[in-house]
Amino acid sequence: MELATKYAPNDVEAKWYQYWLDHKLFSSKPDGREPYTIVIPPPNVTGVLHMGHMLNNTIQDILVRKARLDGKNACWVPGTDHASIATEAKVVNKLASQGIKKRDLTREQFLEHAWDWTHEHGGIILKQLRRLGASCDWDRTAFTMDEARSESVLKVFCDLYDKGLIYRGLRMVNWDPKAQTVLSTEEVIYRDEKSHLFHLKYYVADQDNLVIPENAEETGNIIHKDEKGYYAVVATTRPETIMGDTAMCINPKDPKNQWLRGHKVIVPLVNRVIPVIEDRYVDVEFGTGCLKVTPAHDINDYQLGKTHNLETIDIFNPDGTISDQSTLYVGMDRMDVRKQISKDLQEAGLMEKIEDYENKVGYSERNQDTAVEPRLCKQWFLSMKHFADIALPPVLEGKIKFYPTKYVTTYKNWLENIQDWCISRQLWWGHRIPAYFINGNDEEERFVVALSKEEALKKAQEKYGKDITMDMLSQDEDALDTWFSSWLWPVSLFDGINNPGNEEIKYYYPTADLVTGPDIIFFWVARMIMAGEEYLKDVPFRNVYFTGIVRDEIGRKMSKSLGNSPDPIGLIEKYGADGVRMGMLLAAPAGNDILFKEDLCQQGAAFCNKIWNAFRLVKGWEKADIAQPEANKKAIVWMQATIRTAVAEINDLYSKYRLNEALMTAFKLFTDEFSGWYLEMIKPAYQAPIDATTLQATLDIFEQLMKIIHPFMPFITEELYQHIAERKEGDSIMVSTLKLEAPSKADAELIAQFEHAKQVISGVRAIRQSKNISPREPLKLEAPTGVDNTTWAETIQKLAGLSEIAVVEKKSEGTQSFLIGTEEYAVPLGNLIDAAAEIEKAETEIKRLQGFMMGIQKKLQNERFVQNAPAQVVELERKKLSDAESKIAALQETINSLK
RNA sequence: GGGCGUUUAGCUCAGCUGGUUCAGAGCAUCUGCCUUACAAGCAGAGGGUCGGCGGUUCGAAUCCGUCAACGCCCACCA
Repeated sequence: MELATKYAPNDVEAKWYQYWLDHKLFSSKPDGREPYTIVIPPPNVTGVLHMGHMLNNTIQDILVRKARLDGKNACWVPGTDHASIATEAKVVNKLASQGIKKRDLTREQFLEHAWDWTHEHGGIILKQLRRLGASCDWDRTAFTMDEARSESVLKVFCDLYDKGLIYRGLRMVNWDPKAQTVLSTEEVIYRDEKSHLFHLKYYVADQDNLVIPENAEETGNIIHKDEKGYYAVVATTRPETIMGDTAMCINPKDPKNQWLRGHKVIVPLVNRVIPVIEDRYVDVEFGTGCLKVTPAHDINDYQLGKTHNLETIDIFNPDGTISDQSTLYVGMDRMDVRKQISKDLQEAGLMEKIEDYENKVGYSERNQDTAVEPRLCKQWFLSMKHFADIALPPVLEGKIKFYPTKYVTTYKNWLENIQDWCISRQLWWGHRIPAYFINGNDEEERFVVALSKEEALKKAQEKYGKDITMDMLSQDEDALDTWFSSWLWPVSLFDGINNPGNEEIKYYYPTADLVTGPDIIFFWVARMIMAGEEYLKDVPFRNVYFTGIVRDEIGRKMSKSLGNSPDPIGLIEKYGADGVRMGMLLAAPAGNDILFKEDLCQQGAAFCNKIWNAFRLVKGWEKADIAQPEANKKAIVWMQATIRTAVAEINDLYSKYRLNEALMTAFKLFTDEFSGWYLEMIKPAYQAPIDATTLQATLDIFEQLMKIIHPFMPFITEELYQHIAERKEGDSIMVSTLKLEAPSKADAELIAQFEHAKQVISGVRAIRQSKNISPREPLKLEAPTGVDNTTWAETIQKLAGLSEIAVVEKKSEGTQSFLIGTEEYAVPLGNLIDAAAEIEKAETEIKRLQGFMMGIQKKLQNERFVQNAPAQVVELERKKLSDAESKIAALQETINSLK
């Protein structure tokens, strides 16, 4: 078959992916082999592939394909996540664009729209992964809201409720006013923001009772007074919350504010009279030491409110507008109120001053333009203490290994300071909470938790009496946090909840490796460990490889708004999936962020072309029934030793997840050792045939190389694997294995020996280069005595273009020489030698060596060095010294002969 | 405010428990080659006081201290 001069990836990739699918080569079933399992971090079902996915899935695919070559039963389970809050937001937006409001729809109607949206956009990302070459077992594709997964989620909820780990409670939670749902603490991200610190005047209500002692100022009191009377100054970043103020708080030890003790103040504009309370919580140093207390809208104020029995006034509606609990600004948005109230306060003379200020504002992880509002409401929580206790040991004891290890500290810190997990969301898209209220969600809060309404009725009757009827039951409207389903992923994918102890869960669990980003270490990784330990009493995975973040070449995060994120599919079309995979990986040192440059894909594509052309060369040789030259025999033995050595190194790098280095090692093995040296060694003269033995050995070597490269570049390696020999239908590099012996001592010796030969060849080439001598012009080489100059002589002659290698006692006149260690090799060049230049070069080198020797001599003269350093080290220094001496002697001789 | 990490060639990174010329790799750069597999190539070359300072040691890129810059995570200071 004729091979094109240039490798064209697109056709090849489509062809082989289909072939793999047709022959079910990604499919895995439990058998006698060692399992190797990866579960995909499920991407958002309606998402599209971005560079982060590319990196993450390339790495997973490499690991999976490598496991197959190692003879393991590899199973990579794909799937998607329903991403409740993100998907619901998309659906709401889409409906809004059609003029439909969510609250005008029933739950069922809304879910119908959501499913339509899911079916329309769902799975695009999985199709895109195929372009990348991802070898997932597609028959296993799961969805966090499919039947088996949903059932698992609900069962787990009921189970944990029965165990007393899930409870319902009134708490200060994080509220996303846009999505109108609560968020867990992990879903809030804090950003530094330039804002203002407003200093507001709170006039003392009981001015008449205010008696200021004469020495008040001397004892440190700071008293504010104007024509309207005495007032306190409160610094706040959120003046719009004053409508919810129910106290002002000072530190009892604060000398500045002693004069306010026991009095009452008036909330500006609002004109509500509130008490001055005292609590050591207040920081004396901050602002004026006076804190306004808004129990409904600040977690700390809430605590103060509880301690001091304060009234709670919730001034916000769920959508962030002002509620009718407030007397002012009702119906206005909180952000607009902030601007307006600032103005109004100033006009009313109630603003002491406004300072610039920088503080942290919490935003919703999913709606990053929406500031989160602390809000008091009743939600479902998962008590985390127990889970922290079971999830910490496996990681600390190394049953689960993190790469890089630094994340162990992060993990530990989080678990040791864990807060209960708010698992309910005021959303419809998700798993509906299996709790049933009796007579609606009334004051009494009577409810039962059950898998079905029928079961709920039974439980309710047991708990609250026989007179409870089906009609009285109503299921909780809320859905569960998305992560409450993803945390079961490694278990639920093998149906370990619904069908405990089944064959698959026993075989595939625990999974081998998890590849994910460090940004979801708490959301997902930690919680999977909890669920795994809780339900299978075993870790969900053995290793977690945390990838970096994909950034652009100047280190910025890739984002839509910056427009610096390349389209992955576009890249694949341009460079081929193999090229892009290599490009990604080259930039991905283990555990670091990757700075992605499109050039890197070019490098990957170039490597494909290199492989392609090397194969064209081999395939173009004509086989002949002739004796195998000795030199070829040696070359083969050397190449095999080199491969064994490289593979050992590559395997070691795999075990450390240093995949970029493994790829680089494979790349150098192919480009330098195989193409640059081996092929040149055995390459027959122009149009001459090659002996059959060498050809076959070369094809075998080529096949091994394809297997080594296959995990990184699956497509081209499959293409060439199929060309190397006649293959049966269904055969594939994917079902082949690669098992090599460990490199031996003899291999190392052989390699070292040939390294020496390489140096001789390079030495001659360098002379050619400097003298501008064509590679085709034969040269003679004079080699020193006392070294092995015969083993590789034939190869050296061929690759250096030598007519002969003469072993000489003393080099002849008019040569240019080079040193390998202390051995001097010389090429007679006659009148081509520029004596003056050569002498100068030699003299410079002598000077350098003399300096080098001085340093060593100084060391050796230092008694403490000679006494304290190990004998070996001292010996080495002596050898360095004598080597330098003989080098100088050789150079001196060169100079003399040139003169 | 607490914790973690990083700093080595123009760029991205290796350099394990201090001692093999240890200062490396890939890319980029420069020079020369259209050598019959590949110019997406080949051959050759240049390039770093290992962030600063101090210490331990016979010996430090490597260990300790300190400072600086950058990055990340956590934390309820209005």
